Amino acid sequence: MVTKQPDKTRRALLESAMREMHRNGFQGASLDRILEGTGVTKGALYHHFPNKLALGYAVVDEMIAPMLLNQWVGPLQEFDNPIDGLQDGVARVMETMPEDFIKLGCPLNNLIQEMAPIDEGFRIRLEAVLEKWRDGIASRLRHGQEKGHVRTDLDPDAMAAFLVAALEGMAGTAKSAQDREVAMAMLNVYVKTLDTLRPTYQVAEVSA
Amino acid sequence: MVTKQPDKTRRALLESAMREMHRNGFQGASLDRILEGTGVTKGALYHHFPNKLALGYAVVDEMIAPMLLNQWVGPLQEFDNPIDGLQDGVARVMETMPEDFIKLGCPLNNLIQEMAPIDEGFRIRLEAVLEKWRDGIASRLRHGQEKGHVRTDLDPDAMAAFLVAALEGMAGTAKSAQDREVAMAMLNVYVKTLDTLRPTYQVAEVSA
DNA sequence: GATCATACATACTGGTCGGTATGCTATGGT
DNA sequence: ACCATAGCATACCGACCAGTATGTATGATC
Repeated sequence: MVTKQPDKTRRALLESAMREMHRNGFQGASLDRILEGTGVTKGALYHHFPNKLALGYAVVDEMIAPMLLNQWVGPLQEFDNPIDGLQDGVARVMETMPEDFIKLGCPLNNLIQEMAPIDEGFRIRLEAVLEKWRDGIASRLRHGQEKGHVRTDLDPDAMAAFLVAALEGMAGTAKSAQDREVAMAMLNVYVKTLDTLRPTYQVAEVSA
Repeated sequence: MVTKQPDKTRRALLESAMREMHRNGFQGASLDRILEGTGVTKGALYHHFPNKLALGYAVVDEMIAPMLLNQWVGPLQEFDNPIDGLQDGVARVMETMPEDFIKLGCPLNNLIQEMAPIDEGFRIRLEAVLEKWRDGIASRLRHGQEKGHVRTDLDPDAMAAFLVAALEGMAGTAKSAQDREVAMAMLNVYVKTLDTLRPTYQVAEVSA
């Protein structure tokens, strides 16, 4: 029987820390509570991480960042028309989003609100994730512009920033309502807003 | 000389608590630190509030709620065209927003992210503020629809929810960038998005 | 199979936290 | 003038927190 598996221990720590931080934030996260579920002890924790802050940083870099980018920017690359891609991403999330994500919100957003103003290390890491997200969208928007799928009178960078912000905002306010309905209604507006980015967009209304 | 001024003491507590909570969140807020700036002692604090939670609730009800609603839904009532009103609101904020608000974010949003999932009392109060905000916008959108200023093919409630969410999202992500430029770029997109709600909206683009 | 670094485990510490017990003091009502 | 009470001050408490000191077990290396 193998007793020492540092990689597994580290993983267990990261996953438990991720859950605890998602629920209580970084400051509210308790190391003892992080250890509770896992069979890991405090000695092991402080062997793998020099302190709580480093554990928090690792959660951002190794858990939150890949999770988010895989979910949102990865799939986007496969669409020739980024607007279709963005709308498809939203649709996919509406179906697959786990219940606690609508309740606890986006882990990235949570940490930004909590930590960005009070810890520069966190801020830099969180902003790096946001930037990759924005750049991933912006580059696809530019591609779409070249292909004639996206209006050329919009600034891809600013639009990408807005789209990401809107997503985070919806995740945040849905958290307050604790209600899937509200989230779905907002997402529908978001999808419709995306339609306005198409060069072919026309106002449906004709009435007075 | 008057020494006992309970109203002033209470006010001082609320204002200091507001600052501390804005900076460190509710859980991160320290009662000792709240008292530090003011000349108020812990005895006085616990005379006015039964516990920390009650103080936090009071900050939401008596500080954050009026501040936000005065800023965002109050001025909206004076516009016959709510789209003009919303755009004007954004413009006003872009000029007058204090530096620490762009750094610390929207107090409402911060508290929602932190407290909504873990304390029902907070959640209810925060959601109440959001709801007033959304309703304030939605009712004006409906008014605008009747007056022919707003497209009738949109759901005012869903749209209002989206608009509030987008604002909060922009405040949140700007906080990460710590950069006024990014915030301004996003707000410009927001303003342009609002234009698409007008019945007269047309895609500017004509090129191939 | 002795060595030695890695990977843990246990028990503890100082400090900060929210909260309380107790007492004083100014002030409005009579 | 007095007194009841609201308004406040001080000192303290137990709980929890991140972090540490110190030890032990494991597995690779030679």
